[in-house]
Amino acid sequence: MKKEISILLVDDHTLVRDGIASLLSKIDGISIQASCSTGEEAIGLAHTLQPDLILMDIMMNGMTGIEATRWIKEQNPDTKIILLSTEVKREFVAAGIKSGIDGYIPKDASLEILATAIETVMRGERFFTEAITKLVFEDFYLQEKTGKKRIHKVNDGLTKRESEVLELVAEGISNREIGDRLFISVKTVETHKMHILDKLGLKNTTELVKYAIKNNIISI
Amino acid sequence: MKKEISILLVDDHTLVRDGIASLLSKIDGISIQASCSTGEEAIGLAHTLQPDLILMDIMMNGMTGIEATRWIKEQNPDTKIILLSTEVKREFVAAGIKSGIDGYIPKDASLEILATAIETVMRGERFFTEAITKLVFEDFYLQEKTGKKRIHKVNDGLTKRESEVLELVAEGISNREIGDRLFISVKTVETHKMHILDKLGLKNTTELVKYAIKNNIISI
DNA sequence: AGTAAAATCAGATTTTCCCTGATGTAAACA
DNA sequence: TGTTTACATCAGGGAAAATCTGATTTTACT
Repeated sequence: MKKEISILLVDDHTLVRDGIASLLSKIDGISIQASCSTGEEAIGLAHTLQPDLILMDIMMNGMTGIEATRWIKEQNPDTKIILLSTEVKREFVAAGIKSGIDGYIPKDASLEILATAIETVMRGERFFTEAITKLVFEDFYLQEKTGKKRIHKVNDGLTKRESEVLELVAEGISNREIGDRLFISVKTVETHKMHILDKLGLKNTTELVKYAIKNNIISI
Repeated sequence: MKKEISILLVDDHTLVRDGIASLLSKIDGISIQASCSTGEEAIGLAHTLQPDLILMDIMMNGMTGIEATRWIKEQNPDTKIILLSTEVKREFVAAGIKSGIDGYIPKDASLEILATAIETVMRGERFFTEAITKLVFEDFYLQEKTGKKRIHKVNDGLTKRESEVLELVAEGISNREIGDRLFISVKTVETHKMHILDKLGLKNTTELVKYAIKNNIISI
């Protein structure tokens, strides 16, 4: 018989908190060590009780679950933290991942899912529900989609040479250095630059840099 | 007894292809309908045989698994496709997700994982191994990390005046104009600018613009 | 062969870069 | 209270870059 998993439950809605506690009691190998209703309390209890895992609501009065996570993870990196949320919002998930959570599940998840989540997280892995994974992957997808535009670059009416110069200028390389790299004189570089500004309707190098970033010609 | 899952196996290495087929034959409820060695063949077979699922290598001579996926998914959106790869590369995963794959697993995965993947995908869900999920989440995390800085702007050690100048410079306004706006001389503007470059460790205005964008001092 | 676009370079003026140095002023400190 | 420190202000001056105008050569296309 292996050691039970001690859990700290954090939610500012008593009914919800007790309800979840009741559900969890049905699962073998788990014991609710304590529960509280604020992030501040959670930080204190996490420190004194050293629970294996913390189940925490994300939206609470005062300190949010995310802020609390950051504090707790800083002091007790080994304590697993799963955030509970009424809704799957991009910002929450993102902030959660950033603050170091081990799992994130919506409150409408089944007990089975919760059990799986606890099990997974205690194994040292992360657990996210389908919906969240989908959200992150979709975001990844979109990021790629927009990011990939740097491959088949938009036709901005620039010639090949001008594009080369544009890129180097935007990188922050001096005209002389660009000339050296392209084996042309500074004057030629300057002329290309002028043409670029003309064609793109920009008025100086600063705007050119911004254009280059906006159009993914360079990365920041 | 439910219907068997028909699988098309695509890999240009015969040994690998036959090996995987042999492995899969051990799993109940699965039948290798056909196998081929190129993406082009795969497209044809997908069309004529209408397999439930396609297991395809990502790196093949000629058409890649990713390109083939795009074609197949266009004609047969219901056909599930799992890509097999020798390595987990960001570009591959990204391109794969973009082209509509249902799963992506490395070739060093166990038979259990492959079985789980097939099962998951046939349920209509996507399957990615831990390593891939981690990669995507980390990417997501990083994206957030750099993006979130816009909320609580970093203290860059600049004085109030320097911050004002930084903003105007990054907007693309000339030193003289900045001087006029702030009722100070061009020389003073230049001095502020120098101090900014020093403090931020930048070497010219171009880098300053990039810094300003990165730190959301200006928008593009 | 002829034309248009592209790539090259130069002259000249303004602007910026970058260094040194300097002054007034207000806050912090001993 | 005197001193230090940080901030904001300004200037000189040489080097580099920006900006504008113009011009020549090269390439591409019909």
